[in-house]
Amino acid sequence: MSESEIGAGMGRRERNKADKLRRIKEAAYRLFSEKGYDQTTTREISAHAGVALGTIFTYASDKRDLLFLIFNDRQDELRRVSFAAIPEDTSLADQLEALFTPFYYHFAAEPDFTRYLLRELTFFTDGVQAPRFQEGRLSIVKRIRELVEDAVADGRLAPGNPPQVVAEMLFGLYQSELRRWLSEETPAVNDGLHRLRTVFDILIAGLAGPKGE
Amino acid sequence: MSESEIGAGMGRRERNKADKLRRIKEAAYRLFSEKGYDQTTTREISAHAGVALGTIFTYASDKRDLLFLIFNDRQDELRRVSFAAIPEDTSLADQLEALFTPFYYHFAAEPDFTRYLLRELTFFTDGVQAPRFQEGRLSIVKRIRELVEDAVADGRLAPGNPPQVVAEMLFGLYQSELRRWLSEETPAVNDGLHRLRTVFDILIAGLAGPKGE
DNA sequence: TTCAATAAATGAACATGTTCAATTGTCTTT
DNA sequence: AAAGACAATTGAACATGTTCATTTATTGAA
Repeated sequence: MSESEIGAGMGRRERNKADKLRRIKEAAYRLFSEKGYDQTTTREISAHAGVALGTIFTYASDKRDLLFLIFNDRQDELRRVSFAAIPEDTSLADQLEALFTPFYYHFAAEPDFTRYLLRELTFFTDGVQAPRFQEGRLSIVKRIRELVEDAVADGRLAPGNPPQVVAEMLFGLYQSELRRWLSEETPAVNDGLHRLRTVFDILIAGLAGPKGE
Repeated sequence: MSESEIGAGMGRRERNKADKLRRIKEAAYRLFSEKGYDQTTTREISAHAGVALGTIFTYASDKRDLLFLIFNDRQDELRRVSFAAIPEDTSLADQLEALFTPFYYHFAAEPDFTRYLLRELTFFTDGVQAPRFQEGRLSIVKRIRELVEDAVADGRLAPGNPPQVVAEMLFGLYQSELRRWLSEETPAVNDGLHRLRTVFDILIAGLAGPKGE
């Protein structure tokens, strides 16, 4: 009996758990994508996953938590790719655009799922999986702050503005743009990125325009 | 029988409806504020309002819609006050701060209710009351755009940036700040407004700093 | 291997949002 | 005033998320 399918050093109990979790995530993702979050019942998910209804709630604290469960799997890889895509020795706007590009591609591939994800997590969240999700958000803001600090350090940006606040502004604008973009029926990556770039350029240049002229 | 309590020219049918609606809104607001949105059941609301369970759903399309029903009542007045508070002949930042100040005071007075409101409406919304809510949002963005256009017209802002995009950026930053502010347990108006002002000042001045120096 | 201890899974029962066929109330017409 | 038409109200029935006492499976010790 091939014991190495999922994890080699696992006992039967752990292997069963890992397998059930995988089936639950697959079923939930497929149903959420096909029918929508609201239209999918936990009973359907349990049936497709081949587990009892109650079993769902030993892996997710509630239905909403299933969204995090699914997304958290991809989040690390997505962030790794995103961070790796940031070029050096270029403008902050270029760097930010590169940073967010993988996210736009990822979200454009599954707009429905992303809309449900954003809707359910936008404000206060609790649940087992939510903390990991928040970590992801924090680590993106942190990376942006580093980019801002670097840009200030070598003179591409003016000093004086608190880097943390600036990073949160940039992330806030990204979120706001993302929502607007996802309001379209089939969001096009290029449109979204172009508008995001515009917004970043405006923030960097400022509304007031050059003072010295 | 004092027929003039609510509306003079109303028949019995309309008066009954108006009275029931008022009772439902009062009960829902009180319970949402005291126990929280999730902890309040529609049965409780119907009991406190003195109507049957089903009657709730002839006035609101669903539970979420009750939030709009309550807020829409105040929205018009709040917006009127807010728009009236905008000073002329001053900086855009001053104007924006004045515009948003009434909102911060209003939200600070009922942070719990506001959190539920924001959570439930942040993304896609449907329901009977939702359109009126969206109108409110649009009219604020429109007013901001006018302020931006005025500022560009008399040289306080540089020309060239699309006013609609700029207005949406300012509103997006406001929303993002509002959420951050409401994440605190008891949000203080002054803290929130001060940080909002900082963010607006940074956008106006730009990250890059004066070009001419 | 057998058995006790522990973890995991189960699904009936419950809680609560929502629907809708039946009932009640109001208005208009004669 | 009576009757018919229409509007509003009602709450039992339903749908679905969630809980938890019970059952089943796995593990480690004897």
